[in-house]
Amino acid sequence: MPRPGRNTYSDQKPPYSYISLTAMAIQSSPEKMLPLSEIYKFIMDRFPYYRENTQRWQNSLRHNLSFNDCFIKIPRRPDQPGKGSFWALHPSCGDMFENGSFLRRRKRFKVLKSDPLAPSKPAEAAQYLQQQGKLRLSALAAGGPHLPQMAAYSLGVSQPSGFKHPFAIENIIAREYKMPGGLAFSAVQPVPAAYPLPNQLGSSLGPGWPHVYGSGLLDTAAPLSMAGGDYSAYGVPLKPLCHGGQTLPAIPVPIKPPPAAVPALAALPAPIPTLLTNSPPSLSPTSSQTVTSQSSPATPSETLTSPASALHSVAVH
DNA sequence: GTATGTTTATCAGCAT
DNA sequence: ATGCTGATAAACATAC
Repeated sequence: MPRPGRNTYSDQKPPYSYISLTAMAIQSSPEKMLPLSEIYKFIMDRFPYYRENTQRWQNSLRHNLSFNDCFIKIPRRPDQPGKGSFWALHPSCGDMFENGSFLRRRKRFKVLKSDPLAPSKPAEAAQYLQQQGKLRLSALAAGGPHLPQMAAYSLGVSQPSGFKHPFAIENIIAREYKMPGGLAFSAVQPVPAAYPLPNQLGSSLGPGWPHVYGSGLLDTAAPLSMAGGDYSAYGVPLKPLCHGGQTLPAIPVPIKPPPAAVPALAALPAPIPTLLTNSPPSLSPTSSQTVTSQSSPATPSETLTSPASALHSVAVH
């Protein structure tokens, strides 16, 4: 009978695929994109297992980033020096884990080459991400302890069923989780298992989540209530997001850049007031994000027409 | 030189 | 049995 002590499991491999882990990291960032080094850092900070054999798993992770269409590369701007690009999630990669297991997707996300929009708009993708980042940072600056959640998901609140990005950490953790051994447990039902759910972690990050360490980002003052949609052990907002979301407002247009398309991005000015509007009108950041009014308001007229939901992507099997 | 990114190959496990 | 997905290894190219 394994004892759920921190040391007992701290080096145990988390029940998440590299795709899941990478998506968590990306989703946890205010701008929904991270450089490779930050993805590494995120994973190592939270999963002690990955503090060892770094060469091995980091190679795998890089492989996943390149190989899977659900990850898109966002070139750095000239004023963002550093190595490598930023990585983000494809807008339409929503339902890859709808089967409830984050070890194995039911379908592989694939972008159709025929997609007329996706590959040709790196600049828009970057603009969108930058704007999203600004919006979230504005929200963070304006709000209290719950703002991370608002910042991260305010785009979705206007969506009838609620924005559900299946890669949001809170979504990954909050939803019904299928244990690697086949044992399934529900997010609303605490189970004394090796991989407990956030609501049983409390603010202690104690014995309940052995393969995850708190990062200090977690606002422990916030109640860890699944129903309320608060915070997870990852230090990111917890909100019960359901799987299978098709419209993913916080995600940029995919860039599997045709070599010629990349340089255009480099010419982007740093602050960009333009927004990409994701398809449903209600998803417009200006309409759903109340905190956006105070800074750099984006006018609808400036909205680019590259709805993420219009992207022709498909989950192939 | 190192980090990053791409591609290919192989294998194991799971789903059908 | 077959196909798919994920993990891992490795070679190679490119950027910093």
